[in-house]
Amino acid sequence: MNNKEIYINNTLTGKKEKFKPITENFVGIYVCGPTVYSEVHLGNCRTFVFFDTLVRYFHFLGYKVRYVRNITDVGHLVNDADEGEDKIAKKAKLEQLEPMEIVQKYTLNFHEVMHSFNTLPPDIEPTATGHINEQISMVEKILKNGFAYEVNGSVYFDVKKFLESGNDYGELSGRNIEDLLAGSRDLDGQQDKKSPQDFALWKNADDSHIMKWDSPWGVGFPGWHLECSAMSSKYLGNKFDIHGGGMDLKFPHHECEIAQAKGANHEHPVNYWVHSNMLTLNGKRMSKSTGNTILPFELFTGSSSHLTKSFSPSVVRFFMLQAHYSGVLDFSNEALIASEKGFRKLMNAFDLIKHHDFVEQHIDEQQNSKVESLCSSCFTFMSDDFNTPKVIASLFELVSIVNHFNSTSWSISNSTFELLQKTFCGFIEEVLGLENEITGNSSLTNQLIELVLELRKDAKANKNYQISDKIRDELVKIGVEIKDGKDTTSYTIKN
RNA sequence: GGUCUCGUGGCCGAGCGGCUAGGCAGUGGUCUGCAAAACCAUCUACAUCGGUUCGAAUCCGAUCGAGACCUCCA
Repeated sequence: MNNKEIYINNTLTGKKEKFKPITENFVGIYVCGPTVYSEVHLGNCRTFVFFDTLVRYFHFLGYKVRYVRNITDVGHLVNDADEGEDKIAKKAKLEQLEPMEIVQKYTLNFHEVMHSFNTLPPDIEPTATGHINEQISMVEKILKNGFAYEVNGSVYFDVKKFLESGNDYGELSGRNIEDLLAGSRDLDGQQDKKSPQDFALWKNADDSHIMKWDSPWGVGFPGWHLECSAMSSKYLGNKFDIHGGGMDLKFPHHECEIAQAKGANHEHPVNYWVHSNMLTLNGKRMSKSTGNTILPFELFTGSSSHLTKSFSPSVVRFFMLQAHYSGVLDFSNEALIASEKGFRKLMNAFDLIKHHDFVEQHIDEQQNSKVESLCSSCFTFMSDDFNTPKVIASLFELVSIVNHFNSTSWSISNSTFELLQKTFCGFIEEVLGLENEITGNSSLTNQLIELVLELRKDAKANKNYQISDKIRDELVKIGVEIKDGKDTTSYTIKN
């Protein structure tokens, strides 16, 4: 088996399947982005960090990737009974701002946070309001195919009709229509719908609405699920490789996307559905109402009551990747502290390997093949449904070996060292997207530290330990950690 | 109420029929003027009760417990 063949747990089929791109060497990915009505919370970040890692791995293997992640800036209702206020418009009234101001503010915030987590920007980041025409044409297509109906200026998807013509509604979330009917509640303002599980494609807007557009059915705005269907098909085609998002979007959002796409184009829009799991805080779900939540910036500044200190985005990213994306991950101060230490250890070895001047000496065959097989296992694990925790475990095993070499001798061949350097550094930087947290590390800073260490060395040589310890302790206080080797001294700058 | 998922050592977290996951913490050494870092060695596991199997954290059933979705959410 080739360990660069990717296997993906397809949540549509519930099976791990070998990934076969529609077009050889190309991969199209759509991930549901945020609704920009408030600051991104950490759970969102986990999803985007994971899909960033997925995209990075495809790049690493040489695929040409088109990664589309939308910005929802209209159409997302406060409740999903297709009745109620638009999230953006509600927040706009609350803050006395224009809807576009809200969108701008939180889009910028989102980008800033994503940047700090070292995620690569998507290749296309379309907005819902920028694709009203595409959404209207999609509604027209669905109407023409007979899977929607118009009532009082609104258009609804006709789930019953869809089922009657041999389609499945619930294939992704494993629900059947009886369950849905049994579980549905009586909500106000649903009298326009023929059936409770029908969902809005286009909503009529009354005078109180500030965000609205002309359409063949009068003035209104698009339904939430529609934008993803319209934009994914526009940029990736009616059928594309991978669709991702958080678990919680499986139903109803992704289910509706499938129905819409089939209703418009008569085919399932996606080959592989990938869903990342939730993030909990201290064992409980994050929720703004109970205060059980952390915002990214609170993490970076340490200002949350759930934390005893601040954590850098790299540490948080590393922490997230230490768990598999498909499981629930619990976030806690203690777990973060443990991760931070491990992260430092990993990154120290990264620096060591990256800058090591390797000279081939003797070769220990056993060590040599151990390094080779660990390098190979990084690909095997990453290809097996993006198993980042196992990849990290292999990297740590390499860390031990490398540190051992460093304190004894490097008993591997030239070519093995090159493989190690390429694989270890490649996985850390390019695949996992981890970066050393050293900030403001200008060459001037380094030169100054080296000068100070030079003075300390002199003091030590003169057995003036009072001076040498003072230098060391004061440097530690300002975040420079000293590591004395046999004949050299190295240092690490902590933030 | 309906539909699912999960219960792993002091903590986090992989594995999902036989082979040491890994990280953090702990313990004992080595190195060092002392530290730190690093190295070597080492201790704690698979919720409970049954069943299948030569063999089960891993499969099946029951019980208890936790969580998610069905309602805005990544």
